[in-house]
Amino acid sequence: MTADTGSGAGAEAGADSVTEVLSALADPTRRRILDALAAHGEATATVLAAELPVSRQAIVKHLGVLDRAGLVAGHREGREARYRVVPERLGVAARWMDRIAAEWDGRLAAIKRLAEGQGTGAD
Amino acid sequence: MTADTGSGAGAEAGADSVTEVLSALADPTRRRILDALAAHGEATATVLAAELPVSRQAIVKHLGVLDRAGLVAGHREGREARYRVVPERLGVAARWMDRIAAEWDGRLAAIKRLAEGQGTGAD
DNA sequence: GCTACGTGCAACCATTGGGTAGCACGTACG
DNA sequence: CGTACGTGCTACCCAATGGTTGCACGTAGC
Repeated sequence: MTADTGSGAGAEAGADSVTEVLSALADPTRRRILDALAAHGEATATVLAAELPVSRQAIVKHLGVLDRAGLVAGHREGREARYRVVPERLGVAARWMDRIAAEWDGRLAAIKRLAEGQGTGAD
Repeated sequence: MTADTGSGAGAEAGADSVTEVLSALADPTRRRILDALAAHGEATATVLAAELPVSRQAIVKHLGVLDRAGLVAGHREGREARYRVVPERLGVAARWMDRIAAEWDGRLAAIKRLAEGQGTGAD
């Protein structure tokens, strides 16, 4: 979150990137931050704090979480730290969820088949 | 979570269904429960507690959260309460995430266009 | 009818997490 | 060179949450 080391989730996936992304996204305030960030293209914590009902420090903390999840990236520009949104991670998470949903569907279908056509074997 | 009134999220979406689904999914234990549930097709809290490293009551609590999020549904069968996974919600959440990702992409592209082709107007 | 298994509920504990306030440091600007 | 703005860090508070144990109730089976 130092805004110059960049994203903690940029390369590795140490502590379950899925958990990081999902829990980062689970917080409404964090989603509002992401939304405001997407609207501005780039913004500082101070600017974001001005249009959200939380303090600057809270924004900084949230940006830290979002950065670790790889959903935002920050860089220093003079004396201010600008952050921007990173859409890729969200897409990855969306695809992951879709895959799991499909997997569940498959398993449920298989089980249903077994339960219904016990002796049939091939429906 | 009474398993006979059914899913709390079955009809309404009182407290932000997005938040409910995401925070429900954010917990690793909860994801393992969902996984085990999908593997069994149907299972009781006791069965799940047997193959996960948490107590039965913990499972029950998690099932409550998952039920409120609409990710599982339960029904009584004799003296046991069986739960099953509900894949639809996950798909909905996945599509929501994909939509947001696309939205971000659009906004970022527009902003980039403005920044690069200030005087050009058409790249 | 008694026993045993499974569930539901309530109390309780420890940890995490969102939020705030205060302070120290660096950087731009007069 | 001094001032002002913006950032970063630490300490602290309160609520929510994951987890546990214990107990009471209903239901199935002998």
